[in-house]
Amino acid sequence: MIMNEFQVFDPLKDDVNTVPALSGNYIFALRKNSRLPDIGIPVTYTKFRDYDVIYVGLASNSLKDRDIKKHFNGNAGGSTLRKSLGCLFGYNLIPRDSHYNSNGKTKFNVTDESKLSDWIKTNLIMFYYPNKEFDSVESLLIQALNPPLNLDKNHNVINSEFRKHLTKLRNSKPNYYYNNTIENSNQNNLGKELYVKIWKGYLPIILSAIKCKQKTMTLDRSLFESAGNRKNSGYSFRLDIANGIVPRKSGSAVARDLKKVLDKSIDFKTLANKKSITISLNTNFELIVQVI
DNA sequence: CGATGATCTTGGAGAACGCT
DNA sequence: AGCGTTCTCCAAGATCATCG
Repeated sequence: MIMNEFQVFDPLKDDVNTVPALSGNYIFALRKNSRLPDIGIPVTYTKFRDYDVIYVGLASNSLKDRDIKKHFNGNAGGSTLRKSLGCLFGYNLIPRDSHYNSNGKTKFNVTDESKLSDWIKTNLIMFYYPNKEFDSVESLLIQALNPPLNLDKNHNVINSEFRKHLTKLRNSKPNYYYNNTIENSNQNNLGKELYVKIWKGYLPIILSAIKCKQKTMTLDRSLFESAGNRKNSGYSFRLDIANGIVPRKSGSAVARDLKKVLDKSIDFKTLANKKSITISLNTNFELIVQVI
């Protein structure tokens, strides 16, 4: 069983260099007699080797370098764990750097970050497991351990109220000088163009549909569903293309990946020149191509 | 060259929108 | 009103840049 593979790392005793610079997963838990700051909402913990788990994560490159060190020392702008803990402590978020308006990243002041580092060292203990299947292992860990500080991918009913409140705390805007528009702060991460391959396969048909001016075709939904997981948000989109310029749809990975394929196709550029083309995919996986 | 810091990217959830 | 579509926001790093 996977759970047996984890090694312990005690920040008070162990050298960071004992953690390998390999990909893998890690678990943060409270030491005995330690507890998370009380925000008035009870938290239910799941134990891992008799310790209450608070957070699990993955390191796709190096457990030691990028991720662990960031959690124990960096700042909240690079560590989800630090940011969540600081918010629970009631520290004020401030812009992480001069690009706050575009990246939306936040951290705490030097004093608070330092207090946080001390608290983490004395109250938390970590377990790590170097492996290559970190994505699926992470899902397993979240399911099995229901860590209260894991917000993404955590749909457990237990602690949902706590997580909702934590999300709110994390999203409180810095009240400093940055009250001028905080729009377009699209910062985020992960992923590998899940749908590009599929669209490459469909490109010839799409091109011929454009030549026909109007065509509807049903795509293989299983291709999309096995590539990504959009059970709730769906796969549908609509792209209005003018003069070969394909708009970027920030909310739809499916549409974004089609844009990538179209943008790379010289044949498409030639065909789309001086035309208005609409490509849409509905929930029945019918791809509708229209040329005006 | 490794550590640290700054910037960029992706997929997903759910709210808002808008058509019939 | 209902439901499909689009928009907005967010989690969680990945990657690029810089510094000692």
